Amino acid sequence: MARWEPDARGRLLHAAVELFSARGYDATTAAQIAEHAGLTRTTLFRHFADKREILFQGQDELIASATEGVESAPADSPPFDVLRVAVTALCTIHTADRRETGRRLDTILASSPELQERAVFKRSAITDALHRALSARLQDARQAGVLADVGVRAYYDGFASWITSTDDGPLAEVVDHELDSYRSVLSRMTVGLIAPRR
Amino acid sequence: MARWEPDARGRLLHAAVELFSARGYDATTAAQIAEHAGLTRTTLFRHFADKREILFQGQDELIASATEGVESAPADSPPFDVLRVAVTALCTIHTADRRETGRRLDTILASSPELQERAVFKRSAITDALHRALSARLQDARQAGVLADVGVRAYYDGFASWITSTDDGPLAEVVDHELDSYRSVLSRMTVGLIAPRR
DNA sequence: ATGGTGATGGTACTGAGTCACATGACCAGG
DNA sequence: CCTGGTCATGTGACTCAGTACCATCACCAT
Repeated sequence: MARWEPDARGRLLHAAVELFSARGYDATTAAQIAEHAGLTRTTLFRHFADKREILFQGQDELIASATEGVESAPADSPPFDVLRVAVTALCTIHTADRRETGRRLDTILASSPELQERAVFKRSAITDALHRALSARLQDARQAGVLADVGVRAYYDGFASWITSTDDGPLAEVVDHELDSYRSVLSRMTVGLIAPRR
Repeated sequence: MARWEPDARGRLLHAAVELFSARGYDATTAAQIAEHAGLTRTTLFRHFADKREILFQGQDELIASATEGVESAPADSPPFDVLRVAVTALCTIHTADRRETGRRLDTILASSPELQERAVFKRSAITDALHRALSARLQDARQAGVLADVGVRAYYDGFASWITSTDDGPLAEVVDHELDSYRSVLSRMTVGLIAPRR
């Protein structure tokens, strides 16, 4: 199978998490990460476009998953259910062990503006993918936009509370409840909380 | 008044836009921008934290403006009207001449992923500020989140169509119509497009 | 004039990211 | 065996972003 030590990307991720946690993101050089993973600087940049990207590997799958989720929803599903299928699809990407990883990653991300910027960019990419897919399906760009925003917000809120909480249900369950909450917010919007136009 | 040539920041912005348009973002070095503005590299980085930030100067005012907008809305305003006040406040930041600048800026931003990342980060910062302010006022974090997303979406959609279109009404007007559209999307959400829970 | 203040210039440094080329591991076929 | 091909990795040199420290120079108040 593998010629040298296998899973270079995984080793680099592990090394990066270790070092970022210990010394901080800025104080850790690419060379140190590579060495800690038994590689060289050059090889690191052959695997990742930049230093931040080490922590965000696999995010592309989320984007693809969002699009596929929308397309896989039953033909007669009402818009919000299409969204639910897509967001649930996002949740299946993370296996159980990603939970502890998520916790450590979250701490690191919170420590560096540079990493937060990349995180926001990834979130935006997911939102855009969801927006495009929903827009194609619903033929209403604005409704698709609102749904995409709500879906991604439910996912991220759910993820945050999932890695925070102690009891360990699956991520999909937490996110599903989050979606219900947002669904009820949308319902209440028209029954009093929005006044008629001026 | 000014001791040397005035408005270093403005000159740097102008130089950056010129050079980015001509040679592209990546192919333009900080030294070239500085020289083109009659300054040195050192001074450039004294004014801006990094090369991208040159193009985003003044965005902080948008964030502040969003917060103030929410706080300045009449006490009895329903949620969506509070949002409208805040988003309208955003629009007053841009004077008329920002329109042509906006066009040129938009072209440049579209050409570089690095710049898009920063742009998304700024958008996110505005959304977060709006979210916090609305959340404090409405005492409902989720509703505040949905409104913040919708408001920012309306603002950015409106801005995009404002710089694209040929007839020149004020930005605030375009964005206001955009808000109306999103408001009607929200209304329709509960009258058929969302099916009862499973 | 004279000294203080604040914006600027000069220079040297670290580290990210790129590139061209060399090496070494493994696999196929002779 | 051993030989050639392929692919991940290593080496070294380079550019440029961003930082730090110190020098300089314009203006202003006294």
